Amino acid sequence: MKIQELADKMGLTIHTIRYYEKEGLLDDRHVRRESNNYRNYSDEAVERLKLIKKFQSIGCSLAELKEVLRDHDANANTNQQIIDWIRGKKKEIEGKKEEYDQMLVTLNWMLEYRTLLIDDPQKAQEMLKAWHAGSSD
Amino acid sequence: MKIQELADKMGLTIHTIRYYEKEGLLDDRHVRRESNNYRNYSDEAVERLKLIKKFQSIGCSLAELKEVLRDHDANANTNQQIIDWIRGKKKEIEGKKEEYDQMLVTLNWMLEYRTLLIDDPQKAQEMLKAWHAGSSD
DNA sequence: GCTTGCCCTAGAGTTCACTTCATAGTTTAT
DNA sequence: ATAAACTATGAAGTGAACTCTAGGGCAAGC
Repeated sequence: MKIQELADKMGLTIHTIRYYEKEGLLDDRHVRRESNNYRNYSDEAVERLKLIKKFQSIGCSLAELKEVLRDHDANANTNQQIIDWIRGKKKEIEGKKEEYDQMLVTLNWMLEYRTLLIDDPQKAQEMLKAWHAGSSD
Repeated sequence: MKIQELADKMGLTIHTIRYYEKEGLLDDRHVRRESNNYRNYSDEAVERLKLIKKFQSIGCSLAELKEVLRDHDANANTNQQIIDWIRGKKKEIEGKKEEYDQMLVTLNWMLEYRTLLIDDPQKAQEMLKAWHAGSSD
């Protein structure tokens, strides 16, 4: 399979695929060269890219992916280690979600304030005061 | 107030403050030059930086902030427009949160699978089969 | 045999929000 | 008077994950 074909199949650009190769995410199980120096991809390449996408979809950076794939290739981890890794990832994602929750708290406050400013400017004023009193900022 | 003093007060570096100025987030209500060309910051600068931080904390990029501040300075928006903007921001953040939720769905699946693999490899196998059957991938 | 459309490489460019660097002028303390 | 500590500038560097460019080599159709 040539690079454009693989790119179309995977919904990636040829640049991205070559980039992944340069980053060491693909090896000669996935890509070899024809006599004309064109890259030729095996079916394993498709699986590899699916795997890469899957791990990206759970918030892995390429650097992390590199490690993950290395260990995956070497069958280096016990099931328990994998479980621990997943738990760590979950914590990470949950932390990021909490940041967004905090943003939403602020946005909701703003929204309430602005809505009140239309309906009941008096109360809005109080809200602002309460915030000045209660906020640590 | 000189730059280091302001930086300390706001928990920023002097580089960041100069960077904000270069980006047009501060104007001469906030900073002027002394005869020796040193920057001299007004109290308004403190308020300005607080505002910048607040908007950053709800997920605004500096580019967006630039617009927001421009409109803020010009008093260009009605309360209703501001409400709409906040609603838009909320949607944006909620969208990102959903992405993380999707990651967590995947991670939880992985975790369940790996846990089952220890306790009941038979069932784990079935789980995998069910996934292959039901997944669109 | 010429055009069109693939393929190759190395390297530069992109975005964001800083951060660091090199170089130099100013102020303060000893 | 001199060193330390501040200030200034413009430019380059950072990291992540691509994305694009320039300049060239192959391949398939007419």
